[in-house]
This record gives sequence, structure tokens and C-alpha cells, in this order.
Amino acid sequence: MAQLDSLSEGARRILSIAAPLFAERGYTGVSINEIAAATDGSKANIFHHFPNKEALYLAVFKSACDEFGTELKDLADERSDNDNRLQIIGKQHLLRLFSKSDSVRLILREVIDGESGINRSLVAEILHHNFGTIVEQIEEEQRQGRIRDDVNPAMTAVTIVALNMFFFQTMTILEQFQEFRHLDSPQQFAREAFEAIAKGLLVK
Amino acid sequence: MAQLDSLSEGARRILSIAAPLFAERGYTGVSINEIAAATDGSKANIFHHFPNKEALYLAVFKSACDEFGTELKDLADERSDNDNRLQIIGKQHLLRLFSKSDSVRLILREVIDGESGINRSLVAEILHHNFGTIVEQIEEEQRQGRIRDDVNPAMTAVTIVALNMFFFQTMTILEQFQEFRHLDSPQQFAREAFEAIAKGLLVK
DNA sequence: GTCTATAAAAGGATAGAC
DNA sequence: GTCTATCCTTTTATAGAC
Repeated sequence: MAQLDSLSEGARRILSIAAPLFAERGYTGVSINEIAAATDGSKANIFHHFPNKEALYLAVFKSACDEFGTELKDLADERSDNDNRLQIIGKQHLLRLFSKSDSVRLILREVIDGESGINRSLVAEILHHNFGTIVEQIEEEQRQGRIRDDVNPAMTAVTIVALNMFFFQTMTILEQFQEFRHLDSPQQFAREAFEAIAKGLLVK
Repeated sequence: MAQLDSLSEGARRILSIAAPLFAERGYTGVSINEIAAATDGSKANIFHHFPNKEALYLAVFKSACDEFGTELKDLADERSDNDNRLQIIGKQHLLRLFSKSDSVRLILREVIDGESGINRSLVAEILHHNFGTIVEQIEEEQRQGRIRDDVNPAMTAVTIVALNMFFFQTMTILEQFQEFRHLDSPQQFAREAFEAIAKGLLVK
């Protein structure tokens, strides 16, 4: 939020319209012209609010980081009793990805093709925090005796994050595979996958 | 290979130089100018070999699909007896990703931001074939009694692919996390992750 | 804060010589 | 097959009025 508040109304409007465009097609894939058209405004007005295209992109990116960094309290307690603990943790994370998909896409872009610059360490920080939250949840479950003691929390967290990012990125393609025809939502997808890995991780 | 043979020497040279550029920065991120400079040649020569930029990109992309589609026989039997079967399957897949990283990146780009066009079904086909190979390997292990009967081969394959794609994409960032400081290669990384999931999937 | 007009550069693509 | 020169369009960015 820090930097978002310091922006004017008009600037924030531009930001929110540019975000999904950059998220979908990346920095070079979107022109100021196009953003101006999307805002029903002029190019010059965008350059009034931001010194140049890169600054606009950076503002969009930082605001995506802010958004992704804030917690989702509302989703936290939507747990069904049929699910095991790992499934709950995994499902929450997946819902988070989909509910903030533009921000996630923007951050993912930097992960994948970011030059090793300032953005990259910002990304590392965000991811590490996000990752740490999941590790903590797993450790808590271990203390409660609901996940086996001998599993490595960090590696388990990696598995959860990896599966969810994979679903997030390939959903539209996986849907076409016969093997998965019976699954009609990412949630159901994730449920089956976590069920598979959980078999070995839970206390029996 | 099919389409690669039909190209002239000069065209193939351009292709091979353009590939890593497109892989790293995407279609809109690379200009014909830049490709020409990288080939030490002229823009006009590129347009002599390819009707337009899109055709060049498509040729690069198809050739990436060809390369990724061909099997890696040489890596197939580098198995250490300390590893369990899932680790071997996973490690092979990961080595494949890294040894063909430009092609993988190009294909991943289409997965992530491809418009739903011809490329997309090509990508789906490639991924499905790749995926099918892993499923078959797991089923074979189940027949041999080395992996439990009650695990879903498709879901297990998804987990392997997801973990490996995640490593491939985030390697340079994960390296910065303290939790993983002791891991100095993707292989070691993958080994630990698969060890974690394998605990529940192998016959005991 | 927002606009129109315009500059300056880069990008995709073509013509025509060698 | 490869080049130089050129064209047209798009893009980033600025100047200056309202």
C-alpha cells in the first residue's frame, strides 16, 4: 500500500487499467497508446502522471506486489471437514493465486524473464514471504500432530507452491487432456493432486 | 525435424540465432533489427528468408517443439542405485528441461500467454505427449510392484512435471532462500523434493 | 489534470543493386 | 543470398493551450 497512497486519483485510475494489460501481454506487448485508449484518455495524460513507460510499469508492478503481499483473511476459514490439513493449506494458496490473478501474472513474468535487477530482489522477497507463511502453517500442523514429523516442511511447501503455480499456468491446457476431463474446477484438480501427495505425509 | 530440413542454410542460421532471443524476451521483446545485428547481417536478409516477423517466430517455435519432442536416449540410463524410481523418472525429466532450456522457455511462453490459436493446440499436443511418457513410466513401475497400486499415475505425473517446471522457472530465485542454501544444483533440489513426496507413494 | 499537435526514434517491411 | 537505401507505421515522449 505504501506507494499506492502517494499517487493521485488519476494516476491510480491509469494504474488499475494498465495492470491487466501488462499482466496479459508484458511490458513490450502493451503500448502507451493502447493504455490511453483503454482509459478513454490521451497519451499525454499518461505522461503527465508518469515520467515514462518504465515508471508506469514499475508502479503497476509494485502495486501488484503490494496486493499479493496482503493477506486474505476472508478465504482463510472456508474449510470442509472432508479435507486433510495439507489440502486446506494448498487450496487456500490456490484460491489466493486465482483471486489475485493479474498480480500473480505480473510477478510471474518477472520471475521468468526478469533481468537481475531491483525487481528481481523484490520478487524474491515477496516469494520468500509467501513461502514462509506456508512453511509455518505446515510446521504448526506438525506440532499439532496432524502431519508426520519426519517430512521436511520447506520441501513440502515447495511442492504445494509448485503444484498450484502449475495449475495456475496450465489450467487452460490441462483441461484438454482426457485424463482430467472429469475435473471441472482448479479446486477439484488441486484436491486430487494433494490427496495423492498427502497419502505419504499425513499421520496415519 | 520435418520442417527444419526444408530450410536453407542461411535460414537455419538465422533461426538458431533468433531462438535464444525469443526464448528470453518473447515475440514483442525482440526486434528484427536486433536479430539482424546478432547474425552480423542485415534486416533485409532476414526478410529474404522469412516473409515476416511472425513467420520467423513461428519457425523458431516449431523448431523448438521438434527439439523438445525428440527423446533423450543418452540421459536415460544415468541412474544411481541410491535413488528410488520416482526420483529417477523425475530427474530425467528435469535434466531434459535444462538441457533444452531455450525450447522449453519458448514453449512455456505459449503456455502462459499464448492466444488460443494454432500454437496453443500444438503446445497442448507436445505437453500431452510429454506427460503421457511420464504416466507410462509410472504405470510400468506399478506393474513391477515398485510404486503403490493405489496412487493415481496421472496425478503423480502432474506432481513431477509441476515440481520440475517450478524448479526450472524459479531456480535463480530459490537459490537465494536460506532454507535451500545447502542445495547447490537443481538435481539435488529435485532429489530432496521427490524424496519428500515419494515417502507416501512407494511400496514399503 | 486533461487535451491537441508534433517531434524524434524505432519497428516492420520493400525495392533494387550486386 | 546478401547488401544499402528507403518507406510507412507505430511508439515513446514533449510542448504548450485550456
